[in-house]
Amino acid sequence: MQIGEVAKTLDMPASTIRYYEKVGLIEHQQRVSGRRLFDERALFALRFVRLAQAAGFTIGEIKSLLQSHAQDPSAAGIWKPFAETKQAEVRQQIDTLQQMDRVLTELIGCRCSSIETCVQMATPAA
Amino acid sequence: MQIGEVAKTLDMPASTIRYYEKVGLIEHQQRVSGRRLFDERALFALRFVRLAQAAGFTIGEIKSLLQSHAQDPSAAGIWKPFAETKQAEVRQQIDTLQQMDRVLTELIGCRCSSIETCVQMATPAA
DNA sequence: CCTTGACCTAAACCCCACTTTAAGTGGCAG
DNA sequence: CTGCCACTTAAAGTGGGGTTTAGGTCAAGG
Repeated sequence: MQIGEVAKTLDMPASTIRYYEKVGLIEHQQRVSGRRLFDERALFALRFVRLAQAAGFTIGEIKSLLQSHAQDPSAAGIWKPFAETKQAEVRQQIDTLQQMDRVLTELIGCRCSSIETCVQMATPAA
Repeated sequence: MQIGEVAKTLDMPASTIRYYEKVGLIEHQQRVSGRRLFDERALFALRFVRLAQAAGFTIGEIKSLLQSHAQDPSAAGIWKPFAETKQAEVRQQIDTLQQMDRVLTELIGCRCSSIETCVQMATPAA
């Protein structure tokens, strides 16, 4: 399979796949007359990256995840320490956004006669 | 008040205040022997920017907000159309993060014997 | 007179995850 | 032989919100 077909199969731009190879998220693929050829293993790797991204991991974190996996391929719980940390971060972000949501609700319902008053009422700090 | 005191009062780096002036979030302040002098009005403007940021507005959006306000300073409901749009965005982001949270919960509880199985089970799409 | 400290400017740099661009190559169809 | 298409590369660009740096100015204090 060359890159165009992989891109279509996974619905992912070819440029992104090349980028992942360049930054080491997937292995350096074999070339045949200068073009990358991908096998099932490579498709798995790309799906893995997608899953990890859907879970909120950054490129750097995914690389760490892959290194752990390389060191101990048997571990089913490989995810756990990473995922628990990430989950705490994600929940923190949710809290922040919910705070924004409350501020927005206040602003939507604002009956202040001037925007100055309103800023004084709704000012979050300092 | 010069910039250092404003920075201390609002707990905001002086570089940020200069940046806000440069990009037009606050007015060009008067200079006295080359230095900016800030009055209450300017402090209000900075607090306004902070409130809008806490609500999730970008710099560009805050500029639009300020333009609307300049055109119709009496409008108390100036926030409304902006805030409603932004609230929809914020809620969309919350959904995305909650989806991540679910994926992470799945990964934390993962008992797959290989990471390959797990990717196949948890793959979000394609 | 000279230093010190707070300030000034323009411009470059940061992070992140890509995307875009420019210039080139390989193989196949007509 | 000529197009053309799908691919290749390195490098620059994007967006967001600043931060940092280099080099300069000004007023007051010792």
